[in-house]
Formats: sequence, C-alpha cells, structure tokens
Amino acid sequence: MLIGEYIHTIDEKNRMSLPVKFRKELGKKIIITPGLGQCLFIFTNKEWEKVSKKLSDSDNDLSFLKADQRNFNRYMFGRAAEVEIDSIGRILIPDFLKERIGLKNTAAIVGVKDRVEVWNEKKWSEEKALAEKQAEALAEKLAK
Amino acid sequence: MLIGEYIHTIDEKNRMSLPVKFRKELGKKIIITPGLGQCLFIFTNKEWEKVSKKLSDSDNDLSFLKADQRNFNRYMFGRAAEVEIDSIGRILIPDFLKERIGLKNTAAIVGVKDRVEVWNEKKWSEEKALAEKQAEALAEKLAK
DNA sequence: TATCAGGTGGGAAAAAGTGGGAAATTTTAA
DNA sequence: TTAAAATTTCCCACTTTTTCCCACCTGATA
Repeated sequence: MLIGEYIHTIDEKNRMSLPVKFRKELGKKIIITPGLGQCLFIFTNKEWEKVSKKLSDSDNDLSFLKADQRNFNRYMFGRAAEVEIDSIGRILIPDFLKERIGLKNTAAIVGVKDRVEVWNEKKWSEEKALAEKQAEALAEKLAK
Repeated sequence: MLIGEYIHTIDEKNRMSLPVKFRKELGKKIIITPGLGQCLFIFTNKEWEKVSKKLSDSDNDLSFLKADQRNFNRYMFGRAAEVEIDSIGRILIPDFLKERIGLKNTAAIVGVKDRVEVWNEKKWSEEKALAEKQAEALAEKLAK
C-alpha cells in the first residue's frame, strides 16, 4: 500500500527520485497524469488499466452526460504520460505537467493507498492545513 | 491487550523504544498515523487493514472522482507510515508526524485496547487531568 | 554485590537522494 | 545532406540520511 509523505527535489533536468518505499509497488513504468485538485496522479500500470477501463466504460455508474464524459476523458487521457523509472529510481516529469501544478524545485510526494500524488510543496502544506480543519466534518459526513 | 502508560525518550535520530509489554502484540511492522486529537495512533497491520477498509471506500476503484472521498483518503493515507520495529524494539517516527503533534524529547506511550497512542508528554498529562475531571462529573451524573 | 532486563546513546557502514559530465540521440540550420 | 546545436540518456561521484551493531546506564532482583 502506498502511504506517507516525502519531500524531494526536482533538479534542472526535471528529474525527481521516488521514495524507496514506493518503488517496489510502482514497478518499472508508471502513468503520470494531471490529477483532481492541484496535483499530479501517479498510477501503476495495472491500476491505470483498471481506472481507464472504468472511466471509458459507457455504462459505468458515474452518471455522466456523454459530452461531459468525453471532455473528462480527454482531460485524463490526453495528458497522461507513460514514464520509465531509471536505474536509480528517478522519473522525468514532463514540462507541461510541471507547469500545470506549478512545480518548482521541491515536490511533496504523497502515497494515497493505490496512487501517488505529486504536489507543489507549499500547496501541499496548505492542503494539509485545510484538510485538518475539515477532517472532523468530513468524517461525520462520510459516517452517514 | 494493549494497556498502560509509559514515558520514553525520542532521541536525536527520531528513535523511540516501544514498551516491552507491547512488542509481542504489535509484531514486526506497524502503521503509525495521526489520530483524532493531538496524538498519533499505532496500529498493527491487521488492525490497520480493518480500520482503513472501514473508512475508505475501498470497493470503489474510482473513489478519487468524489471530492469528499478524495480528500478523506488523502488525509487518511497520506499521513500514515509503515514502520519497522528494529532488533531491540525501537521505531523511527517520521518528521512530519512528529511535527504534527508537537513531539519533543519525550513521549507518552499509551495502550488503548487494540491501538497505541503517542502523545507529547505535557499534552498527555493535560489530557489526563481533563479526563479525570470529566470522569468525576460523569460519575456524579450517573449516580443520580 | 553481582546479574539481568529494559531503555538510551553513539560510531561505522550502508543506503538514499542529489548533482553533473560525457555519450548518444534528436533537432535545427546551412 | 551534412554539420552544428540542443536535448536526452546513461553513468559516476558526492553528500546526507538511515540502518546496523555494540556499549553503556539505571533500576530491580536474587
């Protein structure tokens, strides 16, 4: 299971090392896409297959309008990139994805069960603070 | 069953020894996560599976589409850590968790049936004092 | 007092993360 | 079409962090 938070640097060549704890589960190739919220999602190949199958399945239970679904898929698939992990555990983050979430020199890498999220470090700490506040309300809501 | 209270130090390398009485039950790997209130929860792997399954919408591969669920999972898993217990019964407490509850040099380690809580020592004694007061009030109320 | 168990501290070795140069490849321009 | 320039890939090396192991301290017990 992918859990925990790590702060890593992104160097001038757009390289970012993945936390050792994530490497085994992520394998050799990963899919990186713009996520929901101000972050990127990283999926294993397997997980991505699951997700993409479900997303493109026209009779899924998402109750999307057709046009909405088309647009959403365009968003998710159109900007997804398959990325190899190099021999010492680093990946290359495409420029357009970096720009999309305002990545600078450092990134927060966050394990969320079966995906990894990549955040601008500052935005991540803001997000955390916000979540902290909402956590109680959220827990109650979900409990229903 | 995990019961009792211990005060242990956290050294410069973020190491904290677990009370011998807890070690057998906790096993070799544990999950440590921010709990409710100003403390950390330590779960056995088994217990964690139970808890996380209950709280996350684990049957749904697309849970990230729902904002509430996304936020909650991020909160839940992003701040958990899987930690190994070393050969002499110590664990490493990740910095981001230390910060989260303001851990300094000493921690209160408290057994609460099937989980362990870790507190900033001072906050723990405040918490205890508060609980005692409430207990008295509660007892009186019940007596009526 | 000697011994043992639980807890603490520190040094050396190993691993993880980071940076940079050279080779290989692709792109650009003449 | 070829050569120069730019980019990407591969590899090596440095620095910091983590891990492993050993030793010490303290209090309880025989």
